[in-house]
Amino acid sequence: MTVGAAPGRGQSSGRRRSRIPTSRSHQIDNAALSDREIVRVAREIIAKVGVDGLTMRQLSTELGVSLGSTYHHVPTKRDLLVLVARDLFDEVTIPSKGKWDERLKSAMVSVSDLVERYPGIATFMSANPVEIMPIKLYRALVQILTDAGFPVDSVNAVMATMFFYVTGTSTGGPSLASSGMLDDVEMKRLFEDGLDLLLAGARVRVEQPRRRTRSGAPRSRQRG
Amino acid sequence: MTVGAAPGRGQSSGRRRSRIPTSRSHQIDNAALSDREIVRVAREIIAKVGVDGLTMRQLSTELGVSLGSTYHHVPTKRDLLVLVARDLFDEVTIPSKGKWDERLKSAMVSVSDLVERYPGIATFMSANPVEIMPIKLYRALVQILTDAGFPVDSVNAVMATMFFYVTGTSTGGPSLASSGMLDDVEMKRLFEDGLDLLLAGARVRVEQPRRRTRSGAPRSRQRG
DNA sequence: ACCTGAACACCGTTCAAGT
DNA sequence: ACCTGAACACCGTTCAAGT
Repeated sequence: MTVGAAPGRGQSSGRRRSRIPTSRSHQIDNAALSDREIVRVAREIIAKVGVDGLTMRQLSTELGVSLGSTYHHVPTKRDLLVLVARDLFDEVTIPSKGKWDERLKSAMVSVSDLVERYPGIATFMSANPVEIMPIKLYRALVQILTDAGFPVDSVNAVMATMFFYVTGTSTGGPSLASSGMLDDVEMKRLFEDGLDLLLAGARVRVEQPRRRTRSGAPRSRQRG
Repeated sequence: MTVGAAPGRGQSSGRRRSRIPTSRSHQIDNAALSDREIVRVAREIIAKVGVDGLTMRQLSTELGVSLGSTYHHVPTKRDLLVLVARDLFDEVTIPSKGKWDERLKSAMVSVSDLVERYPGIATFMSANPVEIMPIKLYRALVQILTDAGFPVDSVNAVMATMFFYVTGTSTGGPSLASSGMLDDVEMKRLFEDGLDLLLAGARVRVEQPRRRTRSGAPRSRQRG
């Protein structure tokens, strides 16, 4: 198996020698098999057949290496998915200006649009929120909320609520769609509607940070 | 009536079971292997080792039958999980009196408490919202909202948002917990806090049903 | 009708052995 | 250091054959 060079995607060339220490700069460069390349191909496969359809064997074949070789770079499939998820999140766009709620909504729509192109990744994300959230994105979102005047506790609540809502929607979307009860347009509307609902709830906290809502539970007092 | 109203599925979906009831007597009786029993044992296993740990083989062993025999009663593992999920939802308790938001919150806490005892089931639920939601529970929740004066559209939005938030939280909970950043108590608080946030957003819609929030997006106008 | 035993077609993961 | 070939230990699912 010396050939490799996946079908379809030209890009032949015998990149392989390239052991040449061009300098002591980056060692990624032309490495036989970079994490970057692995993630790129994995994304392609997931886009086509979903996370469950992604096989370490199929990935290896498409990379032009053996199964064992792939495992030399990525310890487990889970680790691979973490890399993929982070890579995806890096593409989330956040408007640099505008009202906080509009920026937030836009960011969430961006996440949703991105994630729905990779079946099964939303499920993985919602099961691994800590591992997959890139610090950069996380900080950016927190910044928006703190700038808007949210108290720390509320920041976490808003972040968690949005995250789980978005991943949940993306996870359950296919089910709703295939059930025939909702088409794509209605799905999109339901998604944004829920987002608005959520943001409305958040808005209450900045506009009246210390006012109790008339029926709001004062605390968690299950068993005092 | 888009979201809810479970698909017209009277029984067109052809359950292979239910071959005309044997008159007035229960057909469970001494049946070698009832669905009820299968679900019961499956739940036990899931409680111990999670959905992924549940194996059709293990289930068969614990039922005292062969693998093929189990498959004679349950077509696929997925179908089994649907039965399990529905069985779980049947135990959700909804307060019969109280303010709508308190009843709703209580119901969601009930779902959360129930679901977190069965690792992996929340993930399955959020991926199969339509299939697993028992009509009875669905109707009860809708009733609470309509009684509270919610317009139809908002009912769907509130339902979807809550469902995905709850399943998402339950799905991601273990990750947050094992990361060491949140203990059980803090998790519970975060969960309820998010729920309050969500309900606050819902409250806006009944209290001021036709007033536009000051920065609310008027429509979905992405393109076209 | 229900059940069994055995197989099929996969998986993720590991590892001695090569270069 | 990187890669290969082959295996291991599972899975879900199917099915001819029994009773």
